[in-house]
Amino acid sequence: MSDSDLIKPTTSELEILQILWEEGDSTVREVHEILSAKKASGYTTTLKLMQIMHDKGLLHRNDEARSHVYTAAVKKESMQKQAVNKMINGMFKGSPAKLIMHALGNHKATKEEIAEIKKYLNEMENDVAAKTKNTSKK
Amino acid sequence: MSDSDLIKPTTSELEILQILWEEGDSTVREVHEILSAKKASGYTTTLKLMQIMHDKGLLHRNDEARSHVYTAAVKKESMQKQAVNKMINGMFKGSPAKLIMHALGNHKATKEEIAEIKKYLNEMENDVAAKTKNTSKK
DNA sequence: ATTTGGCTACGAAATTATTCGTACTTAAAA
DNA sequence: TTTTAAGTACGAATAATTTCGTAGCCAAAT
Repeated sequence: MSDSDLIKPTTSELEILQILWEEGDSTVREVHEILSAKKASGYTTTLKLMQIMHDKGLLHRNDEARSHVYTAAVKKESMQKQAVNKMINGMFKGSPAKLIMHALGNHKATKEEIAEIKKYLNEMENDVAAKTKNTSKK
Repeated sequence: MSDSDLIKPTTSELEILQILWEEGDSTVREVHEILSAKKASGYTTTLKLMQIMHDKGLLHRNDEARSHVYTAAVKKESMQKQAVNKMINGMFKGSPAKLIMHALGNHKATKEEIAEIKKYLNEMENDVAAKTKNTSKK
């Protein structure tokens, strides 16, 4: 559980994962289309990257059809978790609150989002309170 | 204001910046001591890295004394901002709320922190409400 | 005065990540 | 049937990052 043994996608790999998470299973062509809208790059570059990712176990693929269909083999949530943890442990030295302030400061949340967060905070507060008063697991 | 023109420290560079932010101005030796507690590496590696960072303008240095004293030339806050933005735009596709949920889910905040966040949320709510009702800038 | 140890500078090797050209295959269009 | 277009595979060039050895300098210890 150290951290170093988790799969670490490179920057380019992450871009591809994001597309797959967003679009669902896709061919290289489809991924490349989206990718090249943002930045110029050759088709075989994307192809090679996805092949490497497949070798690494970052992607699954179905090669029954002529153009193979790729799928993200890692869950978006676990990558998000990894990324958030890294930031909290690194830049924000263990303080989730600081990170949250920054997140809120930069991108204003909508009223609905604020409400949602508050609700979550209340639940947590109860949790913490309960843990403080007694140690029963349930 | 694009993003691509901001200074982007590499992973190793960020580790060094973090040490300098935490410890304040330091010599290469001091930084290396802390760094090598976590991972093995040669002294000249750290030295070279810090020299490169100085060239790039990431660090300032005072070379009056025999062992030079380095200072982070970029503000921790602006790097944090950059990092948080990148995550919100990348992994969390524009939703600060999602990021916050993850942050809270992974690292439990203390009662005090929760209170602090709530306070902040209330302020924001007022802001948003105000903006909705009228458009006055001040 | 000499040696020793800690320091900087810097070239260059090693490693990692990214990019692309070329060969080959095959389905579909002509 | 021949040509063309779209695919894959994969070696290898390039770029970016990280690592380290070696040379030289100087202050302090011997």
